[in-house]
Amino acid sequence: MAERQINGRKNDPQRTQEDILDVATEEFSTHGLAGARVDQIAERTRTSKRMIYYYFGSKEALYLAVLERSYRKIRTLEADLELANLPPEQALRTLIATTFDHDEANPDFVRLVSIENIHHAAHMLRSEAIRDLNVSVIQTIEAIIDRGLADGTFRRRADPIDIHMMISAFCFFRVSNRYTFGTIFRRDLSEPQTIERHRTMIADAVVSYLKSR
Amino acid sequence: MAERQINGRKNDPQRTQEDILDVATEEFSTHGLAGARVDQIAERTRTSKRMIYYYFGSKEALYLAVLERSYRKIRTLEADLELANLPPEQALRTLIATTFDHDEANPDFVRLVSIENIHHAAHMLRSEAIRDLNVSVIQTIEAIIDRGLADGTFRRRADPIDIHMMISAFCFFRVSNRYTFGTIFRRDLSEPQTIERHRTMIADAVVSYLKSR
DNA sequence: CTTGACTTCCGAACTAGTTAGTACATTTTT
DNA sequence: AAAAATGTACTAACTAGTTCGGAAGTCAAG
Repeated sequence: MAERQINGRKNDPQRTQEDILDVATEEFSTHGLAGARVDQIAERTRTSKRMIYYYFGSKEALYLAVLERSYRKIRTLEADLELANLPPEQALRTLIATTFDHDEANPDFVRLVSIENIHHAAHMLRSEAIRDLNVSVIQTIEAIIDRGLADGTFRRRADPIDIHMMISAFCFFRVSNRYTFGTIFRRDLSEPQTIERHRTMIADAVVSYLKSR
Repeated sequence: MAERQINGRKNDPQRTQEDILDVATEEFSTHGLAGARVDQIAERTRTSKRMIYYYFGSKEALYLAVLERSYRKIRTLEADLELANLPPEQALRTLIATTFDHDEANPDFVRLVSIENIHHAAHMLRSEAIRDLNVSVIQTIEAIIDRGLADGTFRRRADPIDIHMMISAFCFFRVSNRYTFGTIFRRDLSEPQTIERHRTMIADAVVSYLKSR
């Protein structure tokens, strides 16, 4: 399976599809579902519009494929954090930092989720793949809270989904609302200093919330 | 300026424009800038597409008008809270509750901001009206923190913009990500019970953060 | 290892339907 | 009468999706 002739076409369906998805991810995340143009996606691809329809069938189906792919990427990165061995507070801080870093590193994903919300999560609903997700993180948080309450680190029995929401909200908002927030307050949320400050801030806030009563 | 004939056309530019803006707000916030259809907006109006172009010139200009109007509405509602007389913690809790209630009551606004972020706040940048906004809330927060530090209620000297972001993030996310979050965790974020719990939760979290060190 | 038939993969040009925006005439108000 | 406001009908451009033809890979038989 080595290289072929230099000039002729080399069929590589795998790569072609990946290529399309890469470009489509960018286009959808910058222009939205309705705003993205199939022709524009095709042009930026090293293949043609014909291929987009050959492999994905329609614009919406392509969008769904992009969405699923983005979610799948996270699922793999998540998990395997080995938090059970850490003391509760440190485990929680590690989990929060991971969420924070993920959103910071994947603005495309954040934007796609925003777009999906504008569409009332209609496409997500049709995809079982995506629906059965993120549930593990809730169990992780619940376990941490339980351990913290047992050893006296925490004093408040909070709902793990609420805690997850609080963490997500902060991490997500920083990225999703970067532009309007930055414009209004003339603050660049992507400066390293700011990132670092926010990273500890959200962790401190959640920890102090759980410690208080 | 009393009533005119019952059947003939009555010119009412003021009302016509308001009518257009009302419908356009809904359409843009449900379908996005690219997804919204001028024809659809026109149809739902009690006037015609001709009038949309007569008064607003273009689809984008209409979108901008919608955006400015939404922001203006808040500015008026904000302010006048008379927080200076309340003790620091209570002042902060009142401010947070106000932000929370506003976002909860104005999903259209929240969605428009999300949409504007997808477009990198490009339209907002072109509108001075919107840019010079929300700055007052920062001064309000700063004053509360200062008073709290002075009288020993708070122990942490936090950046007021960061605090505002933390509050906004939570309140905004609940509304903006209602659909994806609800789908994944099978939780309806618009239930009265949930709303009430979250309302106190964000306040408790911010307060405990400022009290801790 | 060559042939050829079959399948998979791909390109260029086209189409049918949609959509933002307009021309022109008409009515209402001052 | 002049200006402001409105209705009807149209168009030029765009855009998702398709048609048709053909090249590249596969595999079995000779």
